Amino acid sequence: MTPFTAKVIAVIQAIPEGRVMTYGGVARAAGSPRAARQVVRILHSMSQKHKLPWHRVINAKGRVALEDESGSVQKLYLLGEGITFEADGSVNLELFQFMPEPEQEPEDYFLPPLE
DNA sequence: AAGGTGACTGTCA
DNA sequence: CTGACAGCCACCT
Repeated sequence: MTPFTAKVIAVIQAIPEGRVMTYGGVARAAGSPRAARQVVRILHSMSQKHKLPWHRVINAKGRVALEDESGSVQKLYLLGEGITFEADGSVNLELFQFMPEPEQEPEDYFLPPLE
């Protein structure tokens, strides 16, 4: 496991319940702004073993991945955490995106007030 | 070592 | 608004 991978995993595990992050957002928080696709790869291969809240990671358009398949379990998870979806099936990133400052370490992330 | 790949993203029409 | 395109980066073969 590379440092980058470890960082990404730490970031994802730090996403609080009821909030989401974009792939690019995770990449930025991990210190590699353009590595969104690598984040994808990590989720794809590590989500099982590391108990990652992968369902809290969505794309920049606010849509969940694989939403066409099997009714998208991901949406159900998110709904269960209080996240709401727009009429077009996307989540309001302005409202639910969790975007820590780049300087912060995952342990220092805090839960922004949700209003 | 070179080339392929992906649960992505920003830009432009 | 939607869709096509071309970068993108770290990892895998």
